[in-house]
Amino acid sequence: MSDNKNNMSHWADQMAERIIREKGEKPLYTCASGITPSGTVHIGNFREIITVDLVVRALRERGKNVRFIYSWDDYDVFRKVPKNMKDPELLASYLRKPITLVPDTSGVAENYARANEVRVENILPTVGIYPEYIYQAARYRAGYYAEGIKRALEKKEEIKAILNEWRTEPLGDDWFPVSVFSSFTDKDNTKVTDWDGEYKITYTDLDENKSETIDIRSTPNTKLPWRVDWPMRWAKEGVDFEPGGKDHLTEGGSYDTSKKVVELFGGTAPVSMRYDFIKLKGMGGKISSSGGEVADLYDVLEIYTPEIVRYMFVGTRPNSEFAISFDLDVLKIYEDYDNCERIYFGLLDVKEQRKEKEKRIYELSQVDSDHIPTEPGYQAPFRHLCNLFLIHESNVDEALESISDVTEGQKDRLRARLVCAKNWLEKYAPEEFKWSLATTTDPIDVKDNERQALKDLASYVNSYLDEMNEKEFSTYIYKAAADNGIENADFFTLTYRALISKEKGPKLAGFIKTVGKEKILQILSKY
RNA sequence: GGGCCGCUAGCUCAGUAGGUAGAGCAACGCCCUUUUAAGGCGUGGGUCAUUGGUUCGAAUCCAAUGCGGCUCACCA
Repeated sequence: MSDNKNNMSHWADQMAERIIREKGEKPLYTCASGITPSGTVHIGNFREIITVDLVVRALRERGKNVRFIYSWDDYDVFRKVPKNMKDPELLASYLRKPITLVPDTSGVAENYARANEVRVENILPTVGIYPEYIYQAARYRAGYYAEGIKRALEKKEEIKAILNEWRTEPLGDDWFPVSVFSSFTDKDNTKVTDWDGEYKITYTDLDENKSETIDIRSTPNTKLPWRVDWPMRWAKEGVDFEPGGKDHLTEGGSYDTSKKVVELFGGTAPVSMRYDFIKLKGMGGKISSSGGEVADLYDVLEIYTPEIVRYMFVGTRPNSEFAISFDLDVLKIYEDYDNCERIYFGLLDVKEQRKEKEKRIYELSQVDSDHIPTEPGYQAPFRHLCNLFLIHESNVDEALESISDVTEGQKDRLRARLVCAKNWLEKYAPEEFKWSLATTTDPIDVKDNERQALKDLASYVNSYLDEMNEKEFSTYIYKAAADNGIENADFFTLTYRALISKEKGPKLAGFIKTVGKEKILQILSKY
């Protein structure tokens, strides 16, 4: 790995330096991220995770000891049933309960929240991200935050004053900085009515109209509301860095109030940075809970290899919005990545400043930061891989075998790309990208001169294909057309119809060569 | 109403620790007699939204303005 101590070309490095500058030299730096797993954790949520991962890497490369915590805010309340969930009526009966008490109607995990968590925890190692997970429901229920809750109650007036700075409707005199899940119903439709100055609070269940006094240590149904919970945890964990979406990082947003509230808990606010949303392009109408398109990391990893997924985030400033494309842009993204790789390995000469930047992007894009590749990948254009895959009748292994000049070090990466090409073709590619060899279909109807032209072509394939390059062989394609009085354009169309039952196809000479003599002749011999 | 982001070539954007404006595509020209989102070589094209300020020097920093967008003032 190169020495990045002074490399400031990338935003993650700049952020790492800022954290060290603002927080001072510390034996341990804590970087945090987190979300409420109340639905699919989508690719926009992933942006926060990888943003932290990149800063963590930059800090570690500076020799720092870093803890990366990811908070599952699964003691939050189940507020609405996402549209695409199984058994919505059953789920609806659990509204207002904590999401860990909601059943998982998909049947994969012990509860609703856990199902969403597991999905993320299983996939993050694929892109080289290994946070330490913290489960808030378990912590709250174990009384882990009892002192924090007590502290919040003690500082009730100060907290109220801070929150009221931005509220249109000030919090009333009867407000307490805690919310309670009822012991009777598990729901949060409750109102706290009294606090004894120590650990006991009294609340009323508004559904059942029953009251009860509980000890927050032994009956931990109590949780802090978000704007108090967040700063309490900053203080508890000593968080030095945590990014946020633009909803949090706006004036009067939760970061603003939390950085004041955290002081009441004896802590200081972490360094933060704002990330923007991710748009999707070309997915073709996958419906999310909110009615728009949604994709999660699994969807993206189907068509982009892990390093390219990282590359898209690494190469974009977090505070600008960008789109992840599932359409033809995929080809360009692969090309861009290959360009970056060529620059890294010195195969493409660019200005020094750009070179430094691209090299850093390449490093941070790699899944394993300790093992940056020592040779570039096999840089076949994505489109070519699509064609190889189709030539070999949708068999990835055969397609891989057909490429002879691949080194051992390139093989795994190339296979991963072929699988992505396969997935892209099957799910997102436009029709003109898809075809199959007409080896088993009946011959098309042709006129006599067309038949003769195809016979000529077969003969040229038989005699010359193996020993010629694309360009040399292409002259025989034109010869076959010209000798039989067919316009070039018409002959190309004819040949595509004969070979792949379509009007157009991949560049013909190269295509014939890639398919190989045997299969081409198998088809052309029908004429 | 507050805050934030964007405004750079026809299009999509890069360039923001200040130092002579970039890429890809499109366009135009030439070439490979020759299908495709072809290939090669070359050319043109921008008062960096506007105005002012700081500076020897501003796309870059500051202040206003305009247009577009997001977000907070519920909950999390």
